[in-house]
Amino acid sequence: MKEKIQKLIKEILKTLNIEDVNFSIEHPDDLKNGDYSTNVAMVCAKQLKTNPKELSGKIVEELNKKLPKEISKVEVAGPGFINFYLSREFFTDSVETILREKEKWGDNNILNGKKVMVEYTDPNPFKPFHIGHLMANAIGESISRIVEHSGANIIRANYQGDVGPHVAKAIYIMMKNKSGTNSAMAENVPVSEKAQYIGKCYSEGSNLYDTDENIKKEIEVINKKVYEKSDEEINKIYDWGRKVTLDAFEDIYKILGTKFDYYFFESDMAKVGEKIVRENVGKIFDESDGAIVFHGENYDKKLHTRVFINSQGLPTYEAKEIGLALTKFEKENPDISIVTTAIEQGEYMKVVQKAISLMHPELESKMKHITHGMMKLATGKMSSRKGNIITGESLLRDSMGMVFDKMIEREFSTEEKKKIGEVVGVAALKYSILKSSLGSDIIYDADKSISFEGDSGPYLQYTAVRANSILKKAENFDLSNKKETPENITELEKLIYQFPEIVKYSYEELEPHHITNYLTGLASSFNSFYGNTQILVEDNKYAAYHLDLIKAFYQTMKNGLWLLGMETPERM
RNA sequence: GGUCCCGUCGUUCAAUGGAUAGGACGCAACUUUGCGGAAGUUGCGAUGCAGGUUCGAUUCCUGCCGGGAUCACCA
Repeated sequence: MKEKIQKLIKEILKTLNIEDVNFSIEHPDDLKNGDYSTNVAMVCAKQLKTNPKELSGKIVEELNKKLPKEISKVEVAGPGFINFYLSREFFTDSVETILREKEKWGDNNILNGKKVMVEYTDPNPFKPFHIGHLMANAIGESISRIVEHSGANIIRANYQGDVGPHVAKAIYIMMKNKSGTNSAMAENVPVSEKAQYIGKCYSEGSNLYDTDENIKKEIEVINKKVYEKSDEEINKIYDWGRKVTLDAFEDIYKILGTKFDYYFFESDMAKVGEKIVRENVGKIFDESDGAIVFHGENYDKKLHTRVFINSQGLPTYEAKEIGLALTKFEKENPDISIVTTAIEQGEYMKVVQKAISLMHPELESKMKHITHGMMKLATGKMSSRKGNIITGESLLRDSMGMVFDKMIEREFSTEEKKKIGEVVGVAALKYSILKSSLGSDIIYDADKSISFEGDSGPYLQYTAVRANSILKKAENFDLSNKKETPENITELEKLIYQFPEIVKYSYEELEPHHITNYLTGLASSFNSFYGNTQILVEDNKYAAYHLDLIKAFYQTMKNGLWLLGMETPERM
């Protein structure tokens, strides 16, 4: 529709002898100002040295001569905007379109034929799944789904640090505490408990590493042995711990709705990265104080120097990152490669990407980095008890548990309540992460996030459930003499057709929160319509259309929630 | 200190250079024989400060104040 209006205006500009202007067509913030609006007259007025209102009057006059059926009215408003009001026919057609397209409603094809790899989550074996991983997962999964529904072939990737000091710290305690380790290794212990034990060992080892010089040395010896795979006992514990923590992560991914296609490990990337860096010494990398570095500031004032291979000859994270990036292109050659990390990695990632671009200029425009901020907990209720760190996993399980507890008056089976707790608890948490723009810190208030009111995932789900409920009830309702089309156009109709544009915009900006905000507004307009309209009553001659509209709303909400990585429960 | 990001109702988040700065929580008042009231309706309430560019600035530019990230062998 936007394209159609654009074309119309361009034709008219031609007849008025105006050429080549950059005007915009947008949805006015206030729906009272029409469905589309253009600033063309204000932009042109300057060059033509005329009054914008006068010019827009002329354009409207021309528009009225050949108004398409989708537009019912065009008028001049404010400082010279031209506002377009869409017709009843347009809205009725768009409801039909939604019902026809079903789960494809909202899709676009701007990435048709493209391959996109998204890397996200990136937890480390032997360490707990912390809150940052949860945020990265929520964001990465949503981006992946948006990309997928823009027509791309999506590849989900996860990069995990399976070697390094953190591993040795955990293993040190696991070896000291033989009995604890042995009982954790028993067959009948659930994976999550096993992983919890390892996480605790890591945390203890980490404390000792920082406070005790002798233990620090012992841990460094273990670290070396892990790299070399030279110690039978360590190998055994390592293999077990790696598998257990990875299995535990897998359980979390399942709850979160993620299925990865690729797992990359630091242990593999180290060799690849080191080789590439060494091959480019003297060209891109320089030796300095015994280390191999990249002088970013030589290419761009905003960059700085970073060490890629340290003075002991070991590759740093930077070198591994190069190995990772190039491995991705070698294996899958994606058209776009997106990496999601915490914002702390922002500056260093720019340096690494510059180094890669110098070696492979063609990759520069294909690499994108998106970031998330820190999650801060709002209330004292959730704050950590002494020595008990809140992990991403505990936050997730708490959220699910709180929703489950809220289901207490419902007559659902315990099994169903559990399922609802999972679906709604996940949505509550994800919504908090995806409601604001990426990169900034977020404040997480558990009570508010599951409150089912206003700005929350459960509110969106609850609204969908209400819609679903009336659709079920309507199955036995006689619609035979209720098939008239109303003249009035509701706010719901004015928002619902915009969904595909929102999805597209979210991809272009790589910002899922546009979808979150849109759905919240959509839910609100649905509730408003639903609260003010009697549908299943004898004297509603529009009931058939109203039900179609509700069906269209339900479909839109369901598709939208999916793009955010949330499911729509049947009831709750 | 250099570089980058951010300062919006009491709180928490929005606003591709556009119209009266929008939502949610909270607060005050109201709506149910109507299908899920976990809802709806109404009201109160904000762009850190000072300049500049523009027909038009929360948005762009400059300075200041305040907060965060980062700046060589961690990841």
